[in-house]
Amino acid sequence: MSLKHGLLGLLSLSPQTGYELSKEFALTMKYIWHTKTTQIYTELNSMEQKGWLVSERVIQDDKPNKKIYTITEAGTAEFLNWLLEPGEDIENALAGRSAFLLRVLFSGNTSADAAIALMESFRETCLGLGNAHKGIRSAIDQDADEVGAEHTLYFNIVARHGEMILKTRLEWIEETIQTIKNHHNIK
Amino acid sequence: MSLKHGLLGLLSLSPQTGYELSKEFALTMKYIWHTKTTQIYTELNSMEQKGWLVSERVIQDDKPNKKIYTITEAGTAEFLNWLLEPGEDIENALAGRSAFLLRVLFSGNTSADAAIALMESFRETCLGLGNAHKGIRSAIDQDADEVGAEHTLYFNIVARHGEMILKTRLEWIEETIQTIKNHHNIK
DNA sequence: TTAATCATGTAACACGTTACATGATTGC
DNA sequence: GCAATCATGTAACGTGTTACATGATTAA
Repeated sequence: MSLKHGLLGLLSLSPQTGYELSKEFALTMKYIWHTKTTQIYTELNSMEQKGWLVSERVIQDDKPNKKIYTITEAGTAEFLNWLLEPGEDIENALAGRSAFLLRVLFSGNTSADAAIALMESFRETCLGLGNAHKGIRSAIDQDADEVGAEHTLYFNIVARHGEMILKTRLEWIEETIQTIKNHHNIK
Repeated sequence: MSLKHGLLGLLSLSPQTGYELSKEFALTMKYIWHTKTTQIYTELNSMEQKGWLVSERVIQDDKPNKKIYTITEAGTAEFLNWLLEPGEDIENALAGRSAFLLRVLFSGNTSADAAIALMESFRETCLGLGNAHKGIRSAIDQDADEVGAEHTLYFNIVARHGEMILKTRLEWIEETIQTIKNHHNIK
């Protein structure tokens, strides 16, 4: 899998808590992976048991106590090993698991109106992510000094991928709505 | 989940065996979902137990015996219910789970050469899928009479999505290779 | 006063992957 | 003779989701 490796990657940049990691997953990772907070905590636990991480509990007065995870040598080794291995996982990048596209695929069972409504709600979701983009880019900029030019380069490359895909999706949505309308002689 | 619903959708078009379904998943579904043959068999089994399908065993002399699954009324009801329900699953369409992008994200830990090689192998994978496109489109055409114009419309819409995304990815790959080269003053 | 943010976790269940198991027919 | 196609499955394990559980502080 790679959630573990995603977490190792983030922790190789700086020690963090599960809570911080879960927020990071909501940012940069928005393009790549989605996971629930609860899974992050259990993964961190199992990673610590594997010896990839060590944790330090920090008592706080004003806020709930927290647990800061730091990557170990074994963790770094595991991470680099994964990063450099040939990797058969490239194909999975092509087709995720999209319940949305599945709905579209079988929209022949519903009405044109329902299909158009489906497209429009997808458009809303896409536009929502579009707004998040600016935040992601500026977060990358802000962390630039800390993580260095090399990492920043690749963060921006991944962000660019997300932006390009999003733009294409929006074009496809408009085109598709027209296609459906034309097919049904609507408007 | 939706693998079950994907299978219901395909079976609503015509009764089929697990083997045929697994091949179909390798075609139209290439854009949407990837799964292993073995999972299809277990899912079909559990769907039959839920009463969504019935199976008929066909004895063959020249080939191994097979089991043809047919969707029931309960299965059709479940499928239409899923298709029409509001559906929170749209967001997942935005970020799948891409081990490939995760590698790119953390390529700051490797060399520029390694990152470029990663891009190039992704390009190969993309081009391979590009070749499959023609086959998918012609398969849709061939089935057009059987499934009807309405379904054919949406099959082509999904195919178009896959083609547009692929084209964008190829553009991103070329752009990215240049970006990496420029960053490192290569060539 | 109500929602958001901070902060962590467990238990049960659902879904997906890998390895294992079998075996005839057809085309190169 | 070898690979591909046809055809189905089980067992074990790994991953991901949902529901449950707690509780203080801070900003609108």
